[in-house]
Amino acid sequence: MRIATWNVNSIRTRKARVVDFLLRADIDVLAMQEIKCRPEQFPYDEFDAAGYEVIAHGTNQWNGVAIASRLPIDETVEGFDGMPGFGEADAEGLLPLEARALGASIEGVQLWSLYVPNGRELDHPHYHYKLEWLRALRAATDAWRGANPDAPVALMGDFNIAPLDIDVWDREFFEGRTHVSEPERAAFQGFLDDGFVDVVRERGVEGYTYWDYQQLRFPRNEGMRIDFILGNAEFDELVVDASIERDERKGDGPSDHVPVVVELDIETGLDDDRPMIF
DNA sequence: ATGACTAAGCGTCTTAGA
Repeated sequence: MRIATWNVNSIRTRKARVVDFLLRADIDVLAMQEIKCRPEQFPYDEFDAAGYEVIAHGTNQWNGVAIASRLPIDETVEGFDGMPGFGEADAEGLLPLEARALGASIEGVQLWSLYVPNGRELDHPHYHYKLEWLRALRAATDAWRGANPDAPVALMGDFNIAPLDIDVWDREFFEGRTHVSEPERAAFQGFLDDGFVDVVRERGVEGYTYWDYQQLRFPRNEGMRIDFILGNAEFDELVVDASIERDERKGDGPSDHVPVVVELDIETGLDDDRPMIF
């Protein structure tokens, strides 16, 4: 069972490249971020023709997450308990909830497609939203794992955090900017403290997952490692291979992010009576 | 080539990305 995460930066613009990759890389499940569309705008036909079912969660032209799978999707969840909102408060003082989290149980594995808020600037309200969003996600994962202690869980997506100095091309360039600040790194570390493992880095995979479109960042290999697959111990022990698909940044019309892939040692399609895990 | 940003929306600029 091969699964991947990819910030596609508009699925309507990228549909041909994404479906081509799924088939070429033999991917069973893809968690997408930044689909930049509402569910009714998603290009389902292209995925269906390739044999993939899609669940999409989007509210407007920003954000948006989806999961494509050629294995049966048993349950799905939009957002998570305690997830904060952002923007203009409504009459009751509630902030709009953005489309940044989508969960699915597939072959008994709990998979999440996550698009962590960017943060924008260290003194911007979006930065505090980012930290609060991560705090709430961590609390929610504790609750799921408490309820399902044996289920493999993977948090997959664009975390918008570079945990280590080697995860950015120039640490000086990022001084005073988001993605490398101590609170953001502490928030990321919190998941590791809870027992999640960066299952890709753990297997010796190096390199960036994102290169800005501007200033020849990709040809100069001036990138960032901000897309991750964090698995609990039950997930980690299933992983037999991992990769960052750097070549997907090449050619015409690439996303600014590339796919991150893991292969799991799971015999698919054998168990028709898996327990519900949400 | 991996080459000097890209995407969406009521849109010919603005917002967002990171």
